Amino acid sequence: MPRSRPMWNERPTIENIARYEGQEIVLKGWLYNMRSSGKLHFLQVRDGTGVMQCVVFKGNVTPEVFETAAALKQESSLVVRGKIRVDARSPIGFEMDVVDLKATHIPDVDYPISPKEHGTAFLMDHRHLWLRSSRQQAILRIRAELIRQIRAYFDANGFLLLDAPIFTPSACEGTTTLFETDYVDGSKAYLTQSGQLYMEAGAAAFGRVYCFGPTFRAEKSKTRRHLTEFWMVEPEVAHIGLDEDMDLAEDFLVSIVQGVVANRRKELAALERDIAALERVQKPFARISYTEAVERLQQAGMPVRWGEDFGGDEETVLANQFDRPVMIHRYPAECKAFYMKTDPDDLKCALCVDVLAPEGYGEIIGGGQREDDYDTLLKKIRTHGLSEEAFGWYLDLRRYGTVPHAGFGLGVERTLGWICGLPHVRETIPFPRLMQRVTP
RNA sequence: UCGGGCGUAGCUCAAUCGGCAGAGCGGGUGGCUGUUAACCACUAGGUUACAGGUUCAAGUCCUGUCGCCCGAGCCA
Repeated sequence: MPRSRPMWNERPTIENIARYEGQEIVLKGWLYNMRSSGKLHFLQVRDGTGVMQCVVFKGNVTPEVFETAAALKQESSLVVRGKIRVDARSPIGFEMDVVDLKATHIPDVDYPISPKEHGTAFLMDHRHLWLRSSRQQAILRIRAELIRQIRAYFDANGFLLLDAPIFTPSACEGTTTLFETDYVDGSKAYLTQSGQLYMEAGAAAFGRVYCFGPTFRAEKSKTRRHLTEFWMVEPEVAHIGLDEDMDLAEDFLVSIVQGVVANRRKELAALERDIAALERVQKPFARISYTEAVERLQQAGMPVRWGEDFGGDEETVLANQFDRPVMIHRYPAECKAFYMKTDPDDLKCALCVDVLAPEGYGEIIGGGQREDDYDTLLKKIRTHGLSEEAFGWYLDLRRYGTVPHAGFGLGVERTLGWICGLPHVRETIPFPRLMQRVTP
């Protein structure tokens, strides 16, 4: 039986408008902008996949349709019918000559976001509408592609997706601030800061696992690199040490960056990103020890001493010495979390690694080899003043068939901010949650 | 929590030494058959964040409050 209407996924879109050259089609969308010139209306129509100019010429339509076009306001929803034609003046190469037009809804009030300049605070107050603008669409399409590449990498390399809980009983790492929430029967739960400990259980069960989900940090950090809610992917692998962990991080980063460059070149170009800088992200990455990093910083005139953690300035100076991400390994154990394994060759250091993105975007990966010895881990838990009881299940992982294992966490928004070349992470997530903002 | 900065029309910003509250964009009306941030003419639009104070006179100076931005610490 012939269908009277196309399937939902057979409708024409601006994204693939080239298929419809010479045909008369119907497009459903919104008015992005309009210019008029006497007997002509130039409608910039967006349908979610792109923006196309639809030309309403007074001689081609009824007087009613021409009046309807004149009455349209920014972000009116509409249905246009017309013939698709090649036009060299068009940014997308095609235009529609409109023969019929219906306004589905014309707003009573003006759309707040005009095509001119606005400040970030105003745009963030209207984030639900800002998402309609082409620049935000480019960023969020690249975000979706980055996430697709991340999943594709792990799925193709024998990792099992293992979701970590959002509610957790206590701090994964004692110090950082947690969001507390009421749980049942008057008890408290905390929003997760990391799925890592659960991934360690997963690695002992499945060998290679990863989790991918939101992470919550109640730190009072109001900088361009911080969100209170962000997304993190955390792989964990049994039977590997720090060197293989770095191999994994390097291979993974090259894969996802080149995958994004290959599939979202148009969007990166729209953001005026220097794509050549991303294409340089190839193996091998420099691997320098914390000790070597301190020497490099001192040679650069930075007043750092061995034993201190690096701040943002130090990270930027180090990262700027390389044209691709750089791995800094074996930090002083005191700077790092309790579960990091001590370096047997230098007991002051931990078998950990941070990956710094180029161009001053800072740390995008933190990871390392985990402590796998029961007695050593118990001692570290006590030294850090953590609850032995709360970490009982975690200690169990060392009691039953413990093996060397390692992993890392990658922050999606910082990585995306770097890939897109954005000055602030807040545009890398649809609805950012910041210290000073939980709306819209 | 600490340091620095900001708050004027719907938006982005001016307003000199304390001396008439301004522009562009957006909106409205009219004009134009090829506009790309269209253009031209006209037009409406103000509790200068809030509360006090100094002064003949405060957007401007002082005190306090609120909000926001940038950074530090902390972190991805």
